[in-house]
Amino acid sequence: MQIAEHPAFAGMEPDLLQDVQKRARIVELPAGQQVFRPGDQCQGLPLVLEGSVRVQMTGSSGHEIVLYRIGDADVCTLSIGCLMAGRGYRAEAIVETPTTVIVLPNSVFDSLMARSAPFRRQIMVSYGERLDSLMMLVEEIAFQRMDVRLAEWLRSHAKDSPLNITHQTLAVELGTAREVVSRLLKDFERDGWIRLARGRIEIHGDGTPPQPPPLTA
Amino acid sequence: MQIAEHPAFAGMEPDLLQDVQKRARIVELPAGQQVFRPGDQCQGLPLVLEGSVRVQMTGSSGHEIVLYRIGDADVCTLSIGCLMAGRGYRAEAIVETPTTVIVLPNSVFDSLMARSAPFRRQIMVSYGERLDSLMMLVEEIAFQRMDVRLAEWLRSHAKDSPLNITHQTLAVELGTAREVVSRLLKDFERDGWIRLARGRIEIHGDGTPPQPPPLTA
DNA sequence: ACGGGTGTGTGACTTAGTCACTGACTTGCT
DNA sequence: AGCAAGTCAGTGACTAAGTCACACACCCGT
Repeated sequence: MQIAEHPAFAGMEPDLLQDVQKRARIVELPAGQQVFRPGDQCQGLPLVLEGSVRVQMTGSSGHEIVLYRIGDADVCTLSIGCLMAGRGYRAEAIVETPTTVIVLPNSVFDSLMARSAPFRRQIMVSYGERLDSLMMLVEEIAFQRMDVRLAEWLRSHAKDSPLNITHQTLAVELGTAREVVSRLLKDFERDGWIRLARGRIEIHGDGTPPQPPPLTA
Repeated sequence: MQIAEHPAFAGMEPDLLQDVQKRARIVELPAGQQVFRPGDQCQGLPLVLEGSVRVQMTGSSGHEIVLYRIGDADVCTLSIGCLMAGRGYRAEAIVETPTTVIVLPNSVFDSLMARSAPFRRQIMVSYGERLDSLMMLVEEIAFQRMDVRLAEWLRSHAKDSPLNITHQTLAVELGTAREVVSRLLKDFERDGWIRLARGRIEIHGDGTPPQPPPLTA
């Protein structure tokens, strides 16, 4: 994806876009790299062109949970707050697939916010979506049963079926304990819609499966 | 609080401020009033001058949880997302104490974002703080024990000691079930640092209480 | 005084999280 | 090949939290 194709710049005035292309820094991030850690200061606003970055946080207890992902065409809204308030990040970000980002220096970001209505709008929309997704996450964690959440996670990843993932990783994904994941997966396997091996999960989820989720409502 | 004293307008250019004063609508909200409900469309950006509004959401299961509060000098960041993306709210807002808000029409908001750097900055800071608080909430719900959370809530409200609050309300506050709250409160009372009556809780929390919270770490 | 509405207390049971430990698979080294 | 260390998964026993069902106390109006 080219800079100009990032939705944050959609409909942007050509002279501003030129300015961006001159002053933005492009950064390539290899998979596995930690982009920022709790306490880090923010250097600029990253916009993802391609790739995927996982944002997670570690509780005081040492437990971790995945909060959300920043994917193709996304904006790292978290950075805006840090940039503006001048405080450090509270979460950490880890590159999952090789990622290309544009980093807008603070000054460029501010000038775009001042001069481009479409840019402004896009930034606010991204922010709203992030807020929304966190609210949904709160609701899910607070009220949804673990078996249902796990089953949904698996189903939403059924397309890359022989999943290479450990129970521990899955536990962080859902914010629970490894043992809980192991037990539920075992149940699912007994129900016959998944198959387990060390570090691998095969999903044979025939559409909406009638077996796994115990009456939700 | 006067319009000009709201921190969102701190350092704002006088002519812009005049514009705001001309075009902003001031609304008085009585306690108990529902400001918006899930699905409602957003009319403009509300800035709270004085008062307190509770934002909560109802899960698919019918359970409720308080997400955060908008208090004196706050901005309803949730509305920005709705305003920009044109979708409805996902949460609901209820006035807790009589509240005065300024409502900025979309056009005024946008013009301020374009023309005032301090305003822009304040809005982004508010947004960042809101994201932050939701992330903390996620962590708390996912990993903190209920007794600790309840004890902390009580301690943080110890100043208005004979609290008039029901267990049910407290349960929504923490996103749990009423029975859980009742049982924990009973334990606390047995430990001797609170005293219960119908719809009322007296707190005698002598500083950091040595009795109630069972080893956290 | 009575009766309905609203809060609260409790037991029994299910689900989730914690702790401690076993064993299996993987990799690399000798 | 054989072994050792590291990683991953399974499990039992126990505690914490959430659910369900129901009893009962308190409050207020008639």
